[in-house]
Amino acid sequence: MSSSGNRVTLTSIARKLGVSAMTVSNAYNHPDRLSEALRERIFETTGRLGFHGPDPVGRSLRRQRTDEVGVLYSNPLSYAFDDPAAVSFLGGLSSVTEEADLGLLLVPAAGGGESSERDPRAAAQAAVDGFVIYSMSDEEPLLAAALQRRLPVVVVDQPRKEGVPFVGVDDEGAARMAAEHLLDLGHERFAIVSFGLAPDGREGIADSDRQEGTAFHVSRMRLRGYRAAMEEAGLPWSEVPVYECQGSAKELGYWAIEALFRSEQEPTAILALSDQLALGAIEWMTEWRISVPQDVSVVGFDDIPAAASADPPLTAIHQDHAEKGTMAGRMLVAQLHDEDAPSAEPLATHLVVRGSTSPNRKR
Amino acid sequence: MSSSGNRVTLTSIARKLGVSAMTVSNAYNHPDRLSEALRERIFETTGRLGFHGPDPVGRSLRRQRTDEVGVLYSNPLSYAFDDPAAVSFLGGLSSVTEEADLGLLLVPAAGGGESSERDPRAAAQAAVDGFVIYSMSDEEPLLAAALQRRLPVVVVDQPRKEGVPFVGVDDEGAARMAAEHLLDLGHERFAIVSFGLAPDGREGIADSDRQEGTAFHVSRMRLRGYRAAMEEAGLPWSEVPVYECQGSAKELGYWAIEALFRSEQEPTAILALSDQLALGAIEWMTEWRISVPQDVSVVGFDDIPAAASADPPLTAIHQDHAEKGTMAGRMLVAQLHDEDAPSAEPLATHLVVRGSTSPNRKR
DNA sequence: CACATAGACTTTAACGATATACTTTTAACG
DNA sequence: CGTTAAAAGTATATCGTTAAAGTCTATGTG
Repeated sequence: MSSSGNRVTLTSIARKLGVSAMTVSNAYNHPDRLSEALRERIFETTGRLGFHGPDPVGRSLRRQRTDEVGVLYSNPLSYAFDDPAAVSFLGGLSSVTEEADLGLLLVPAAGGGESSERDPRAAAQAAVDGFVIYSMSDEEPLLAAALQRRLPVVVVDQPRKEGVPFVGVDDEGAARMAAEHLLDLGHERFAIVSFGLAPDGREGIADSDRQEGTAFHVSRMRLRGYRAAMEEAGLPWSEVPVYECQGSAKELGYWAIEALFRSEQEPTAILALSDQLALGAIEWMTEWRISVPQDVSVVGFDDIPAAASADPPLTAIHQDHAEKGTMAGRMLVAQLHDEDAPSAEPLATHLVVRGSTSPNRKR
Repeated sequence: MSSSGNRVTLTSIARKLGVSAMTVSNAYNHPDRLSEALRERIFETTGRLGFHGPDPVGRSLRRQRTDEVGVLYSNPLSYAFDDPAAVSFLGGLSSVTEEADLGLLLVPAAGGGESSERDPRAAAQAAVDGFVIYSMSDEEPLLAAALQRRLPVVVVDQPRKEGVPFVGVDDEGAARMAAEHLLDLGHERFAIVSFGLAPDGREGIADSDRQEGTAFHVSRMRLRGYRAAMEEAGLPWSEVPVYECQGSAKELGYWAIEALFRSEQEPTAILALSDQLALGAIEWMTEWRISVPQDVSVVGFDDIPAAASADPPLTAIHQDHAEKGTMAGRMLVAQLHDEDAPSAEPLATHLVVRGSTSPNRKR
């Protein structure tokens, strides 16, 4: 029925109408460069032939930009949607990119299997104008691959690299606040629930070499913050068990606290590196009739939406993940537009005291 | 310092080495087509010159595929991250696309302002191999634009279009179950909390013309399901207020229920088109000392994670949003690979009875 | 030795679009 | 009437890659 089996392109439209391809292109991109009459004639034809605008790929090649930004995540992509902090972050980021008419490409880096090694080629294959790198290990090859492309980049949370625009908080100071809150309440026996410190999948108590040796800047800083507060209060850090989980999911906190209660002297105060871990911990204790906060106080980190509505409501360090996203988005967009980037101050955090902490009764 | 100001490309590498561009390309894509020695020599040079693999855009143009799939959403993109159902859906979808090594492009369709009109050009500009269309109005121009590109497509939830692969549930049947549950408990005075039925921003009681005239298939079907159950029980549908909110956020349910209680005869049972609306409704009633479920029973729709942990836990129609995502992903990937698509049966739903419903005491 | 075969490259020709510079026509002005 | 300028198009030259088909050696076979 229809003409040839060929694809409909700008050029084929142009030929059919006896005008130059450039004119058809202008009909879409520079309406003022051709007469209204011809423009309508062109659209009449494109409509009839089922041409729906210049091919985005051809355009990107010629224009040398794609109007897309890539998001790189240290875990399988789908995990991001299980992590409330990441979801808030992406929400903030997407509001800015959408405003700027940029697509947001979630870069797949499956690396084939379940394992934690992300395929660095993913960063090379992504057709984007810039990257937002969300919370990666200092040594992640995927990160190196992304940086090598010399595209505009913003790193969020970690790692901190000299000269690379960064958005994040003062993790050390925030952690310190959390610990000081518990110290002020008179607590003396602590336990820490941390996420993974290395991609080796190890779980359990992490000694201080492992704590300091971790390639995750955020974890390192938070642990340092806890430690500083305790040492200042005269408590020996070496006696504080740091239980390392493989990830940040709620169940991991659940199992971590079980392990801690089984093997260590029971703590009266727990510092978790994320709210999810804290909530999992509380869940386990609730099941075992250990009362929070009467018997044990718990402080989380993040202040995700579920923290406020938990039972008991979780005391936590608050950070604004959505704002982190908008900030990262603005910094990236500014680079893409060659504008001055917004300032790169650490974002504010504060402690939100709720029902999961109370004075130590066991002293 | 470095050679010329030119960009480093396959061709420039090839020239520098005195081989053909094709050979350099093969070094990346078909290692078996050149000698190991030359391949290493090439990588040595690319490393030195900072070439990080073939340009994705050039490759996409030549290969006629991008290895990206686009997600189209009826609202501003960033709203998706506030909607737990959408988040679960995207999680499921991304797990499949990542597995298939496809990027997930969140297509921006801001259309300039806050208004609900999405810019149809967004669908034309997206460099993708296929689209997942998530819950759109029957008449959305953005949808039409996407379909016109004749790319593989899967529609999720709505609209149902002849010949377009579809993933969704039996909304009418599910809604009917929800209503029947309340009828079985002896309830006779109902109110419905619905999301928007038209993009005109109207809020308040929607008459049955408006209910049937809505361009949102899902809403239409759910309302029909409620109606069918009531009429079967001999209750006149015309007396059931259907309160329409502009969206699905929790606060909207909060205000809707306030309006309903202020202006209508007080219901003993509330059917909400989403859990979020239901939870907002409960929040308002709790504040006003109206006890759920003693005074008023509430049934939600979706069974989002927060439903189970709400106070009281929400009785709701359960649908598996993550599975919807994986199903949509699989159907799209199958099309892209020219395989047979998995079956397109409606996904299962069921009623989860929790604490927000109880027998009617006011009769 | 003639002849097939495999291995290692190269040549050619698109893929679809658009920036830039150029030509032609028409209108306008002093 | 001659000059200028705007309006409406066109021609050319890439943007960076890769499929497909071709060339040229070496090696082995009957």
